[in-house]
Amino acid sequence: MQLSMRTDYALRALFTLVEHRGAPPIPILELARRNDVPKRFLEHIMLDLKEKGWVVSTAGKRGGYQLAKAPEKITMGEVVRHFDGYLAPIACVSVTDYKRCSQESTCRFRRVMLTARNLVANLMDQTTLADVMKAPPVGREELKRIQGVDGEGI
Amino acid sequence: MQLSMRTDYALRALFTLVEHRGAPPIPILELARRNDVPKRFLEHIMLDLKEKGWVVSTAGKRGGYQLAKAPEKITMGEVVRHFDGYLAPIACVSVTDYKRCSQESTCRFRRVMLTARNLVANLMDQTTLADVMKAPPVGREELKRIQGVDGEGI
DNA sequence: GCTTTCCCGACAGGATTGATCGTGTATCCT
DNA sequence: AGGATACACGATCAATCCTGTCGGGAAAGC
Repeated sequence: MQLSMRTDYALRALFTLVEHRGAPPIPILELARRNDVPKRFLEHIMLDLKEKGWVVSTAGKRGGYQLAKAPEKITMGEVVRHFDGYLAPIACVSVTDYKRCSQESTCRFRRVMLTARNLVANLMDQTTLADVMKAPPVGREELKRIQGVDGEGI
Repeated sequence: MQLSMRTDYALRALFTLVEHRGAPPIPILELARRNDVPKRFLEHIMLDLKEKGWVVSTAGKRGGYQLAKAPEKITMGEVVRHFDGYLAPIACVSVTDYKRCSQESTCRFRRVMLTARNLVANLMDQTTLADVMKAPPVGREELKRIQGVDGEGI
């Protein structure tokens, strides 16, 4: 059910670029340090983001990366799909990258998987990067609920 | 966002055992053939299911596997979690296997991920294997909607 | 005792994650 | 102008995990 590291890192970088929209380019080293992602690995990811047209780069001194598209025009669904292939838990219920499965006619749990897909796809496709920026961060109380009773502080 | 092959295969096997509840044991070869799963790989998975107490095995002729627990007492969430670790898209919003992330204080998209987690966790934790068996299979119409207009007929 | 089946450890290939090194290019400084 | 610097780009290599295979052993039944 997990997101790949690639997607996680891509999102981290994207959001710091969203935050600095209009400002001078941010170099990869800065993006890597600030978001705690391996620099060399991030290079590949940024290149990918660039090819996708979400980001522009300028070389040389004072160079770096900038957001190329309005945050309102990029959805979470697009980003995750680009890196992870699809939002569905399993390919046979994916809309954007459907792949036939030999068991479809008899498979019992396909229905649940489809339901799950629809839930997250509806969420992710309706949420733009701008929406995410506006939303409040996860608070202390929620965090404790996540960690359970035995969470060890912060 | 995807389920691992392990989980997929485990679910396939589990549901054919659910279907044959009360009947004599089903050998691994049969489970493998019927569900289109590599036999040798399935062996490891069945062993895992056995250790978890969801399944019992009998050796020798006429041996095989049987469901050990009522389908009403096993939830989809439990199974997926056992094989994939957690239902959340990312560990920092997992309830059952939370792992701290260095970016939590500044991370922007954590909120969406938490929302996604809650959606699928609520679904999966409330759905038992018995529930899944009762639900109708995914129909032709829905399938077409999944595949899109250019789906090549079943 | 022979067959059938589960059990268990080892291992091979591929994908993912990540590190290393070199090259090209734009800017800055003298 | 020309070198130094700072940065993006590209290919390649290493570690790890996931998927899947293999050979042999142990247990149960006939």
